[in-house]
Amino acid sequence: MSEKLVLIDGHSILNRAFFGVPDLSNSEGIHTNAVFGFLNILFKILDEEQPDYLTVAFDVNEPTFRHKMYEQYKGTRKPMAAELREQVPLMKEMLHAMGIKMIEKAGYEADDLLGTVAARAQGQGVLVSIVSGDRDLLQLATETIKIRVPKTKKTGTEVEDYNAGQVMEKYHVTPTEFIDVKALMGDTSDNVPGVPGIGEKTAVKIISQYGSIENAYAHIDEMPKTKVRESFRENYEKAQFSKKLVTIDVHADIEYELESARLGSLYTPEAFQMCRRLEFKHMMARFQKHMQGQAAGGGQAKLALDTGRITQVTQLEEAEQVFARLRKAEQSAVHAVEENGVLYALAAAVPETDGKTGNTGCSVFLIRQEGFLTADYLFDRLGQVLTAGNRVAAFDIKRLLKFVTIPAQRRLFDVTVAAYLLNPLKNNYGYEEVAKDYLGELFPSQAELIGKAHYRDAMVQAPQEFLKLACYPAFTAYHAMGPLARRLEEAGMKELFNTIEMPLVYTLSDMEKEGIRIDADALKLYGEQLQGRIAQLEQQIYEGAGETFNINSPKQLGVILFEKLKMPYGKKTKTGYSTAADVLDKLAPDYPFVAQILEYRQLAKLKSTYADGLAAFIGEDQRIHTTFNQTITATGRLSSTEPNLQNIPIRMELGRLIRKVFLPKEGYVFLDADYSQIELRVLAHMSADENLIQAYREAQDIHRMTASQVFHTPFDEVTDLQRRNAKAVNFGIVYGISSFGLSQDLSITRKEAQEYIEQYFTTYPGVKSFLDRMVADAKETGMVASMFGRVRPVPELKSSNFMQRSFGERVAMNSPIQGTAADIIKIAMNRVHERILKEGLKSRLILQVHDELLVEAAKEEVGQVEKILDEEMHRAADLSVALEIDMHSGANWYEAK
DNA sequence: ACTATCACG
DNA sequence: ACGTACGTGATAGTC
Repeated sequence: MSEKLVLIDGHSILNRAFFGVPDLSNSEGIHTNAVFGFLNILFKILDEEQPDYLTVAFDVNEPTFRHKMYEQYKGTRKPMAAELREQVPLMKEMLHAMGIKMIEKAGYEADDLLGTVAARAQGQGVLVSIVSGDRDLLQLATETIKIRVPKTKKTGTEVEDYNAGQVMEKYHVTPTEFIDVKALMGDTSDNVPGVPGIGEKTAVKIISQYGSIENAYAHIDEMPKTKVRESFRENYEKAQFSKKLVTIDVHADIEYELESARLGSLYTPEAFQMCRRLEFKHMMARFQKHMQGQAAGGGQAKLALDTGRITQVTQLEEAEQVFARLRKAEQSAVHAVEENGVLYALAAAVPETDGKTGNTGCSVFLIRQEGFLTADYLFDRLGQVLTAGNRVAAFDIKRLLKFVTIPAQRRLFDVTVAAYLLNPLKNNYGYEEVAKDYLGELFPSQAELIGKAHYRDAMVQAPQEFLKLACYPAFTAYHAMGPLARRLEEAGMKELFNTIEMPLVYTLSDMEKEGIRIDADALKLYGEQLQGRIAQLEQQIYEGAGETFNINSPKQLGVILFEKLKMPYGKKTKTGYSTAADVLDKLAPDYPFVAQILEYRQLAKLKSTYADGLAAFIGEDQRIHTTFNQTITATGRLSSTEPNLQNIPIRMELGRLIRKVFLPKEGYVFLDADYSQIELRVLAHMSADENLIQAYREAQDIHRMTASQVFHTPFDEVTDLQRRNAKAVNFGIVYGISSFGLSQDLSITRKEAQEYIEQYFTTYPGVKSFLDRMVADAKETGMVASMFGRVRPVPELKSSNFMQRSFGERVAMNSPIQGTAADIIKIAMNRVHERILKEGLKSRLILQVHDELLVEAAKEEVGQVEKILDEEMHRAADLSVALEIDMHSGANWYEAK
């Protein structure tokens, strides 16, 4: 069988990858998506082709001969996006590291090099595949030279293949004739002028008949008398010129030894390091697989968890010894393999006691839940470990605490929370991420170990993988604790971690365990009432439309509204007409049909998300136990899931009624306290704007005061409209103002919005300089920070894309404010929770909704709890503007707001 | 798995 | 000129 050579058009594939792969960057903010996409395509091609030789060709930066010709003719090429340009050297470095042959030569384009090498290889009887996104290369296709064009589709990369035959099939011309087709039709993206008026169809027709531009011109009088013919006649020179541009030089003057392109192992230690630098996790795992068994393991870290050092415990006595060691150890780490409340195994890492001194290693134990080692037993012992008062590290400690009844001693170290504080932008803080970021270790992820299998099955079917899965987290937590603590200290977040976030783990754990009582019958009734009205509306809507359709489908609804009923459409989305509420709102006054749709939407939302959605979460205890996530948001806020209790309706009365099914238990009431405009007050404090601070000191109604100052109107004469506008501006400031956003919100022109903003900044110049400073700092340091030191990186500021950069600026303005408000309420939560416990009360903090705390308060304790809420929420931060809270009590959540 | 929509702060 | 408010999560439909 003949040997095979794969040739790759470097810039073309890199370019494809850049546009085909969503924006990726590593933690240093270097963009990596094009390199990533290129490697994916490369690996796919290599898997398919199994070639003997591989070469990648690049254009040289300096203009080539062909482009010089053109640039004299007209203009220059568009410059490459900065995000792509910075990836070119990375790509070359990576290919070099992988030992892949690269060619480039001044004066030649990659096409010419590819063509030349392909022709020579063909001459030596080698099969050639040329991979390029550029169809110009089709002219090179023969029976033994195949052109491969990768397409990035949603489903992955697909490759179109062209030998000479396929070119004939698709374009009805030979590859050589394809040059002439291309020259006639031109190519704007490639700066080939072509002949005006001739597109693909006409070009193919002419060339398939006459074979070449020259021959067609010779027979031009035979052609039908059309505008096209005259255009061809007039532009014949341009066509010939285009042909020169399009023709690939297969006799380039380059030195190329096929043997130098022979494919070795790509999985070199250097390439592996490159992957690590670029944070290509998946590819690193791939490398690891291939590098195993290779000499000495190069950079194999001293830390790596060697499965030989894991001791599996099956006997009760052994387990007791392990737990004893854990209780004694000054530092240790644990991990529970748990799913849906079922415990499968416990892993523990304790300092190594045997052998040499100065050893910082650990022994790892795996205790499966089996026999005498029951879940109850294991959780009991785990509880003892967590409450012994030693430094115990673990991932997601709140999850462990779910099973522990003993009050935890507060020296635990939550690795997940620490890693989140150090970089809140990640969407995963699993052991593989932490090990990579803080230990420089590459551990296979859960998916790589057991795929989508459940623990129960994996435990028996893949015991080795299961073992690793259980032990990596304990091992990683043990070793990462030190580096994480150091980094937190360096970043100035030690106190944030120790006095706010770690205590919050316990506070949230208690809140989740407490849950909130739901009147299931009332909820059911509410759902049924909604359903009644929904059915009515459904009928009316079908009548109005003259047919039945799925009202929940924006696509179908769009067709009914804007095609069948011919209503004027406002916005379009990527996929079709927008049917969003703000669009429909504008139509509703004129079309009762649209009003019905809006009402239907509202009711359907309430029914599915709230009536039915919440009902599914009511537990045996008649209570809903949400999960508060502490490591999700970019700003430091919490989030709530399964179910989300932070978005229970309140703005509309009908939705608000659902709060009547949230009840305190017998003998208790709800106490609800919320901060009044906490973000705006934080802004006043952080900006130290004298006027804004003064405004807060003088007035109850800050929006009216703002209106008075901004619009130069006496406080008492401020109109409702002025107040509403001022309020919108206040919001806008907090969000990182833009005139467009404000104009949308207020339905005014951008110019008017701009004037409001300028007026605002004139009134509060300190706010302006504060916001400017936040953006400037962020540009300099790459991040912003809250008052309590919580950081948020803002990589978007480095983008060359205007929209992205503007987003980064708004983020830089908003995050310190939102983050500080989040810090403050977290402090308040901890203190309220602690004081309730310390004062021996039965009342409990049960919910947080960003600026609001909900307490289930024993009736006889109401006065005391009110005092606690009032004092602790006020004291949480000492701002130059007083923090104010509104507090209400009630027999349900509706009444308590 | 992604998009559109809409609930909250 | 570019096309937007900041931060979330759940549901239903569609690919």
